[in-house]
Amino acid sequence: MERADAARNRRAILRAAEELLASHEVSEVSMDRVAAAAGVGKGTVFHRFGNREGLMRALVESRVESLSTAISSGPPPLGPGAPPAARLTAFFDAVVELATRNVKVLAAFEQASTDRLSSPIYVAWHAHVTGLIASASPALDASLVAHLLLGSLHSDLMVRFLRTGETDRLAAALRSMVSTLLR
Amino acid sequence: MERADAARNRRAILRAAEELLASHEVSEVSMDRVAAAAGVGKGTVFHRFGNREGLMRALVESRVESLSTAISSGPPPLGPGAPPAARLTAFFDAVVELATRNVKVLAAFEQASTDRLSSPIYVAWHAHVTGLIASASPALDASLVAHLLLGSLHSDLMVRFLRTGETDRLAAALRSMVSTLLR
DNA sequence: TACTATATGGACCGACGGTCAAGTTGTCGA
DNA sequence: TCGACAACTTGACCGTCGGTCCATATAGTA
Repeated sequence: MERADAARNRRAILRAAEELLASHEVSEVSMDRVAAAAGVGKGTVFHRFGNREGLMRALVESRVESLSTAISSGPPPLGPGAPPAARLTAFFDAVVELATRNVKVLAAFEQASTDRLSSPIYVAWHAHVTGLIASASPALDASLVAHLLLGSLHSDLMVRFLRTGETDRLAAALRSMVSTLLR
Repeated sequence: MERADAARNRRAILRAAEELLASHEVSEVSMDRVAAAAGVGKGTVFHRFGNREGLMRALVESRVESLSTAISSGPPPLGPGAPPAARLTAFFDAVVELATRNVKVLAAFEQASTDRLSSPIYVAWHAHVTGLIASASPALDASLVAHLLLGSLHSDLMVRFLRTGETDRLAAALRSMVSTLLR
């Protein structure tokens, strides 16, 4: 078990990191700064999260939690029950919206990550999308198409569309691509 | 004009960087190492290329040159003259092959780059693909679909498929997606 | 040959991610 | 209630990185 003070510090560190990311460029949010903002020694941050990638992953995971449960056990069309095509569009709508609200966190994670394709979240999402594509349109190389579609969540692209306020356009194009591909 | 000794050093630096990237992990190829391998002072490297991103961009550009001219003025189907769909598949075939042979260089550039979507090469390729999609299938959001398709060249994905020797599979899936989308 | 714009090299800089040994504190069984 | 021990905290410290700077050297020119 994690001691009470340890848990308190974990929360303080996550909150500090979020706030710093919200108000500064990703490259300006160093581990030292996070520690200082959390009112904690640098060593504590590394003790809790291992390294920069671990901290950023924890941040992403906390932002993504509710979507994950909605997918696996929530009501349709996001959750199980709806036809694959409907679940797919619902998923991409939700995920674009989520990414829009958390570009900075996403970017920080991508940048710190040595292999984002192996992160638990990416793996889970990829499996989800692959399964839906495969069952809706068996002729496609589902896994590969899933990689391509998930590529739209790259922080690079998100940042670009967010800057010009065109994130709806991204969602719309994704919808139309999904329906075209599955037809 | 660039002085003769300067030109010689430029070539030596580019060659050293290529060799180091071929034989080491991207993260192990520091600017110091490149300078040492080129038999040149560190200051010279920065004087020639500005910063790490500049060096890596120069490297990418040198590897990409022949494809660029083949696209703008070579014979069909890569060059002008063929129908858009054919040019598109030819382009992606060529670009996947190119990326396959240069993953390390690509990865190093991506990692060093602050905004890869603004790099001259990406901009040119994106414009090319956008134009072809728009003329083949006006109903699509051409620019956005182009971003998505070009996402397949991300070093992350390339590395993964290269490791398992499945780079043909990537090319094949890309071909089939292009034809499905343009239908 | 003499002059100058250009190029060179490596000591130096601040910042970064990460480590660690020494001190502190929550927790829990007696 | 009170030790005792494991878990936790801390910040000085480390090696490395990208990048700067300027005294020195040299290619090109007239």
